[in-house]
Amino acid sequence: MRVSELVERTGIPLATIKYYLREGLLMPGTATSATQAVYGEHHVRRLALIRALTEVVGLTVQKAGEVIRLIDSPEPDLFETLGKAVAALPPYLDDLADDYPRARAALERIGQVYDPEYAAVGQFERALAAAEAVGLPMSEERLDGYASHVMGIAEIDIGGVPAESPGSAVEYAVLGTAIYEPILAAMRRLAHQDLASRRLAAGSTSEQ
Amino acid sequence: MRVSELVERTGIPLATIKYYLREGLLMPGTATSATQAVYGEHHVRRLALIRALTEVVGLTVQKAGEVIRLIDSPEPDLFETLGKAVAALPPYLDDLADDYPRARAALERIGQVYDPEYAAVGQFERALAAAEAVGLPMSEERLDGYASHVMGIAEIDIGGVPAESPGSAVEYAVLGTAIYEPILAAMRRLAHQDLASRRLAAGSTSEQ
DNA sequence: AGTATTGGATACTATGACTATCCAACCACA
DNA sequence: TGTGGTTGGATAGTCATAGTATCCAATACT
Repeated sequence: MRVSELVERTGIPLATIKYYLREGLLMPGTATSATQAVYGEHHVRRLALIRALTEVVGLTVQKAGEVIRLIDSPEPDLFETLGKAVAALPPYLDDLADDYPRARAALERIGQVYDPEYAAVGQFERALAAAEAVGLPMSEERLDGYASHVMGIAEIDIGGVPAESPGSAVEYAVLGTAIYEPILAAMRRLAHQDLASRRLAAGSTSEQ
Repeated sequence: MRVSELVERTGIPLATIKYYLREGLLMPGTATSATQAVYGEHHVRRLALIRALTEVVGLTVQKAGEVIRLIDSPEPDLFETLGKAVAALPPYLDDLADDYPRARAALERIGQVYDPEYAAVGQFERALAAAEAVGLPMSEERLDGYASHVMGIAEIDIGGVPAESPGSAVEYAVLGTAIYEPILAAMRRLAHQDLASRRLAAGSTSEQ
């Protein structure tokens, strides 16, 4: 298909598609002449991915590009690739320290490896510090409770990774980490709503 | 204390503090004269909250203002206030529909109320649609697994809400929903890392 | 042949989040 | 009682991000 069709199919304006091409997020189509190129389903999916990462996950176009480059390059080291992908996820750290006291204490408590090199540790520290500064420090009970449920979720995630596949495992892991995050956030918000309404109903019933 | 001290204590530049004052995120200090006002710990905490909501949770200054106004106003309807607060959280919906097929199907399956009025439903739909478009549709197994763990997390959250307090319950619920979100995201990322490293270790051991 | 469609380059715009300047009124100390 | 440093309030300027819009020359379709 030609660009015009790509515009139709995705609803993304031509000027924006050109912008993504310039920024290296969208691969160029196969040129058939100096002023013509053909695009495929691949491009449609890629544009969906770009919009998902920017609009839903909340990445900048820049960071979305980093993630896309990771899943495009066939680097097979899942562990390291996942680390790089996480570094492209918000919240972004400006200056990285070599010690994250809150994160270390929490991770030691729940029995996970503490590696200050891993971006998520810095993000964890930042999130914990923010909660503390706001007057809602992370209690040990909450930490323990969260940890067991989060581990359960992570096991579902990891269980779904295609073990016998080279680059597709990387793609699945990287995208899965990012893409399911807003789903989990929405589900938690909905669960709050659900519990609040039940509690409200129970309360008003008992008060009558 | 005076502004200069507020600047010292928080590390936030004066110009920025003035900006937050203009935007209504920070309450003015008590004026002692036409060109002097005093600030308290209240203001220090508020500035920390603003930074937490914008930098860690990822809200725009505008949306952070909405959240802050909610916890400032002593509106006691927890249920409705929570709904408004969630609407201030990303991902932001531009056009809200009256039907969200994916969200409805998912919520019916896991036995929760489906109310298209509630912002989180729209956010859920958007996140589900994005996952689908990217080629990682939400399977029913994943949905069920996520749902039980998320409900467990939400119970921890709701359990901590001070039941016998008017406005503080609202503040706790609204901030708790927003502030613990990045913590949960970071914990999931860390759990992935943890599981990936264990699986990697197990794999390399068995292969030798 | 003539009109519409591209690729590629460049320039422009809109929004958000600050940042800087000014000024007039202080206030605190010498 | 000056006099320099500190405010509050208003206004203007900056910088980055994410597009939009224009142009042009080279095709492509009819």
